[in-house]
Amino acid sequence: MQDLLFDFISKYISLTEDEKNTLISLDIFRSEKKGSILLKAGQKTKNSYFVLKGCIRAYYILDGEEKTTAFYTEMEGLTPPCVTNKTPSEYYISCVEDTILTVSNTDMEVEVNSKFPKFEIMCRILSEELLAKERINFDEFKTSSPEQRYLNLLQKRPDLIQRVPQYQLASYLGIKPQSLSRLRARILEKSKT
Amino acid sequence: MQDLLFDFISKYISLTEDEKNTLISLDIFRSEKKGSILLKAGQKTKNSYFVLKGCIRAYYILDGEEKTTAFYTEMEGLTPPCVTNKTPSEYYISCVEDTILTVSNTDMEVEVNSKFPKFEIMCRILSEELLAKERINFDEFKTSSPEQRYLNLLQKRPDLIQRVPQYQLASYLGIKPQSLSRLRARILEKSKT
DNA sequence: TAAAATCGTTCACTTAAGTTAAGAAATGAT
DNA sequence: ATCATTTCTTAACTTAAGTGAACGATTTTA
Repeated sequence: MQDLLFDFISKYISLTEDEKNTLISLDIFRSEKKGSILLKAGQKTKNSYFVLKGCIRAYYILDGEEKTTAFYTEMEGLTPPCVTNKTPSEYYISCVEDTILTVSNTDMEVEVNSKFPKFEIMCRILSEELLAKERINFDEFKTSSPEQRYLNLLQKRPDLIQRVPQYQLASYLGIKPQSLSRLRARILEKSKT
Repeated sequence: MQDLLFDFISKYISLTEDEKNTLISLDIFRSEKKGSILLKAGQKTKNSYFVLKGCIRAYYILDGEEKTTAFYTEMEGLTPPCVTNKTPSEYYISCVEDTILTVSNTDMEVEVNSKFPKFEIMCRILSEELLAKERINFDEFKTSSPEQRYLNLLQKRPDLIQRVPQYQLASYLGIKPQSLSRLRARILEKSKT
């Protein structure tokens, strides 16, 4: 399991055995059951999450309704805005499936960064990459209709449509579950003719 | 004008006179006329932009239609995804107003980062902050209707509504110009009664 | 295993955004 | 100052999403 993390890191920097051991000694690996909640709205946390196996989601509860805004699957990581902003979290994070992940906190990262400056570089590159991706995603979302967004998702993350409940997908696409049902029926109808 | 940049940087790290002079010697300050295009779709670039005065926008041309997805005003910076991904740009960047900005490129940044490691740290913090902001923005966009988005914009960036043409705002809100007009009329109507 | 809760789909109806077109208002150019 | 272009608004019509409700199907839990 740890190797999954090291393989990921090796795309950015190379680690000595010594450095690997330092990471392992931090005891960041966790195993979580489907449905377990990692973070609640209103809570403060310094934790970042990195999914090794499984799927977690971020969701708001607005007017009593769950609004899912993001999914993180294998080799995807998340530092909630509340960590960066030092504010209480606006949203919940929970496990869509049984999930194995790393949970690290800001203090650890500060420590590791000062011990191994190349970590700092990896973090910079990673967040630049994530920012670029996030912007492209946002742009695609803005410039397309719900139907196009769904078809786009079908292309880009077909696994999500299988492993995630429809009502969570719906808000991820910015619509209601009923609209997603209808939209899917519409697409099916089109593809018949 | 340079002081605007240094004031901004001073929020993250403190610079010696020596370091400031190194930055100035890079000759990154530019003055651009309203309407001038900084980047075209299809072009490759290593340039990042930081607005000191004025406003620039990013827009796609899809099916012959302009789709504006972002505005950057005073003290906001942009590294286009094409720089991070080393791919041709998907979008255009142009000046909404006469604009004074800095234009830096990846090579400069690499050089400065290796000369002054604290720059690396600033870049990491900056992109983490921007990523957190971008995610919150995206979440708000997903979880609200066009009307709510407009009202939200009115709260958060009232200046934009003044300084930017409606048709650009419309696609920024994910709708057509006609819909924005109608939506504004609807809001005005409501506030009367 | 039975009852309860959750989830997905369908339907009828309402509301709002997309589309097409026309004209007024503002802006820019000669 | 006038003409041309661009931008904004309005309107009628079409299309799609929101809403509320009902009904199986699936999953959970007692």
